[in-house]
Amino acid sequence: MAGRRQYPFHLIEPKWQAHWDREQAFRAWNPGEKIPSTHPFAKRHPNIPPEAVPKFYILDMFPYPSGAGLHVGHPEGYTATDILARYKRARGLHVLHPMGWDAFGLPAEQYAIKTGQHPRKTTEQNVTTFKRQIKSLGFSYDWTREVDTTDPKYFRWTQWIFLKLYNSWFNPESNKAEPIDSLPYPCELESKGSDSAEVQAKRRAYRDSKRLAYVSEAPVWWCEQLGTVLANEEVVDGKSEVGGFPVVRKPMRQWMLRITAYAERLLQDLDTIQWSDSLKEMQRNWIGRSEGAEVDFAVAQCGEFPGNECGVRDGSSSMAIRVFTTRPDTLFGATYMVLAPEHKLVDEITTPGQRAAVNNYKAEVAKKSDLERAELAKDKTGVFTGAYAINPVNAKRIPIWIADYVLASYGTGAIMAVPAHDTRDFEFATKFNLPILQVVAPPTGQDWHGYVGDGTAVHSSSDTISLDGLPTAEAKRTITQWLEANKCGRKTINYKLRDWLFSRQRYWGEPFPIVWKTGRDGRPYHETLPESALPLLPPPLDDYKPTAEGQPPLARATDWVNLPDGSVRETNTMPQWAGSCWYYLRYLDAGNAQTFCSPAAEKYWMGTTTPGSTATRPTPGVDLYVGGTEHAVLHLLYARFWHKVLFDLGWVSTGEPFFKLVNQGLILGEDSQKMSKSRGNVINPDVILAEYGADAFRLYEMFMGPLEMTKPWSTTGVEGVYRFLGRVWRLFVDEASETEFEQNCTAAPDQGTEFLEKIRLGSAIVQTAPEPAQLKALHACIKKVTEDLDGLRFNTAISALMVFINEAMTWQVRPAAVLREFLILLQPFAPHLAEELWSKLNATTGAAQHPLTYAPWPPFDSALLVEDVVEIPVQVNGKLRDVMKVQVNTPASELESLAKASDKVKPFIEGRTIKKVIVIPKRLVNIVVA
RNA sequence: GCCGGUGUGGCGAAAUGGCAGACGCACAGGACUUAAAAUCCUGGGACCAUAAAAAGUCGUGUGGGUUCGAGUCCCACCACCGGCACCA
Repeated sequence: MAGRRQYPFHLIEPKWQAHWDREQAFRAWNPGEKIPSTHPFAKRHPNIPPEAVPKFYILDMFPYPSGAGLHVGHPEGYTATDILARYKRARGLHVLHPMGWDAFGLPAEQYAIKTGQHPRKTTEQNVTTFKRQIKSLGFSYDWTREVDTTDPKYFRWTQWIFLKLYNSWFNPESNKAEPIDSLPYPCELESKGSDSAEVQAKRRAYRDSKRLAYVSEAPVWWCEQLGTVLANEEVVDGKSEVGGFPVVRKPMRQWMLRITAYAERLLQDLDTIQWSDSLKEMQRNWIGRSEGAEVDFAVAQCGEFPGNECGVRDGSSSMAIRVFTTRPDTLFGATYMVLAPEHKLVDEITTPGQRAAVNNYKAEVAKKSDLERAELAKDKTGVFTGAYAINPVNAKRIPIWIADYVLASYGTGAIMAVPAHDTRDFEFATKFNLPILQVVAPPTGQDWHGYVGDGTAVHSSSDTISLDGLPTAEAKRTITQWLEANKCGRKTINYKLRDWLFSRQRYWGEPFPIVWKTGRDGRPYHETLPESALPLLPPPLDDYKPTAEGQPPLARATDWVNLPDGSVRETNTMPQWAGSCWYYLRYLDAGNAQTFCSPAAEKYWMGTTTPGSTATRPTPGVDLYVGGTEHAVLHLLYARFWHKVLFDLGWVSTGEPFFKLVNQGLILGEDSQKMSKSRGNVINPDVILAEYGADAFRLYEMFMGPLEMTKPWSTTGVEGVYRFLGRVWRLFVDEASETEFEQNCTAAPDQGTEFLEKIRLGSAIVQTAPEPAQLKALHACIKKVTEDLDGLRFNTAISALMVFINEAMTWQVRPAAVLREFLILLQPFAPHLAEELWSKLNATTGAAQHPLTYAPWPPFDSALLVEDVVEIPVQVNGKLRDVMKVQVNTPASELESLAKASDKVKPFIEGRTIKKVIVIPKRLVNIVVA
């Protein structure tokens, strides 16, 4: 517990927060906007249009405003970006630093189901709390650009972007999205005069099958407790990411987004952006690209039907089974084949004798949840179908099995098993006594059983092809060419990435701008609402639960659902990720009612060039994005996907949204455990703020350690930086005022201004030329803070500020010019205290040219930092024996003789042969003796 | 199992291949005070030694290597954290 207040932060902080609000100090200006001459930006950049000033777009991951309020993890990233935003402003850049609310989401809806309170109400309350908390930290956001994903003025454009996706297809030839109208029909559907209803329906179906937003009937993850389906990315270990409820596979009609079309670009473009290796790796793994070949195996139904061999080769018959393999070079080693139990050919190929066993097995597998299936993975199970396949390379018959270690959802749902060179196949073959045939020789002569690495092909010859002797890479190429030439296979690239399941059975989300109609063939089809009908608002409801029939809650609003012309509205809503996919674009032009973002604003803030401007643009897109790792494969992948679609369609000017991205590390509790209510180790930011103030809180979160590291909270650590701020205060303020302060430190905030005015600067602060040592201390600090901020090393920057203050406290005379520059350095970190002292310094020693928030960052003079006298360590055989104080430019020869003459060195070299002497001027001397 | 990250005092940490431990916390001693709080000053890796010191030895997860010199570079391993995981 802190004792007496170190300084009246409780008066200073509200005062300056109100001041910044009043003057809209951190407002950023769009191209063409007229800046009032009174605005601090205009004072720093007089008579220059805003778009001529180089921009810096620094973005936080906007929070979901939960009922629990801000936790200490939020301000960690926000403080880092705020420090940089303030620093970049001081460096003369035009900074865009916005904040908003990712406010659609399940908690508000669940609360609504429980209490009947409309989620809008809950959301508004939570936003109010979050905004108050965030504002109390003194962040320099441009609040005129605040966005809220649940605001119809916002989600109107989320729906609009959905229409763009709906009305586009991915052209593999141009490798980009194009308007659906540009999609050519296959010849049989080409217009030939009067088109029948049937042809029209076929055309519609054809287009619908190519859209980036499409309807699918596939099995999806259904969560009973949440009453909704979930995307792959939202399912972790067979449970919902939110709440940890069980999920099951269930075939349902759902909206999907064709993110798989962008798999290659999402992967490739990672090379163009500056993200951490681990994050890029997570995205790479999620996309899961693997290169290999598809091979068609003909099915030979023998045994129980002898002679009935159907030697299908080209895959055109249903009786060929296509497998995917990354190791086509091991084709000769395929001794059996495995289908996923769900594979659609299983029933067709199963022989009567095996049917009972196969059906049993399938039923067993269906009972298992995916979690169980993964947990039991160690123990391989499966049954023989009775059928055989023909290996196309050597016409050998191999048995076809089904086993749940083969997944229906990956590749073709079928594999050729090469037990000699695949761990899983090896286990399976061992268990079921299937033949194991070596086809790769390990390079080092190790055991080939289960050897999965590269080597040399062996035992891989037939009448038409031989791979023997070829190294793995070459064998892959050769066999793939052979497969292609013989029309029984081809080179393929496979991805783990699945299309994005985009609909939810929820109330609190964006409704789809889609209606369903019935075609003349009696089948339902979908159409979009016109853009003019946006925003499409959700209907008011009293009951937010799904209907008894399992329909989404929106289906309860029958007036809303049923339209006069007989069509019905789509009742699913979009997932929470929709709003966060593009919020960084809305910030650019948040109030625009005509378009989601004006091209001029987009080009200025995101583009690489601006016509007619000399502004330099070091980076395209968002210059720096800071947030947690938890969104590695969710938000960050989805947003990149949407951005690429908008890029292809010409709405944005960069292929990637976030040029540089930094993940802040997790803050643990004081017990080094994850903060959680159950552990009782949660730190409430409001409590820390009341006790130590915002500046101390900000400073501590940055001083804890490197931004990206996981680190434990320490309240005594907060006291440390708080004491530092107290020393800064006392460096400036005179002792008489200190006494007065002690007597008044309980003053209420509304008396704050009056009280603060009574406090005077100390008499040691004078307008005088600084001593060389004082200048040196200042410039060392400027250098360190500047370099550390450029490298995002906030902790060491703060320690440099502490070093300066520790020294400055000893000065009897404190030159105003030195202190003024120090305040500019302090401002990004502790803006409130810096402002208060800056205003006092200006009142006493003459007004500064710029308000502190836009005061130019001081340059440092390296010449001032050169030492005249340096300490040179002297080592003997690398061990430190003495330290000599010498003139900095003492020549090497003299350093050597000085070192040898040292009393402390002599005992270690006397009587020994000096083999070598390493002398590095200004650095060290190392004497090597025998 | 695979991928990524991290291992340095009692704790958070710092160190372009060149004096390991800056800065801060906690701790101890002192000054101020009737006293406390606050503040200021001093000390501090371990071992050995001593009345006290100096000197010395060891020391950045472990074991090797490169180098005049390694926390830093290379090889092999161990532990912890995060992610992925029957992905053919």
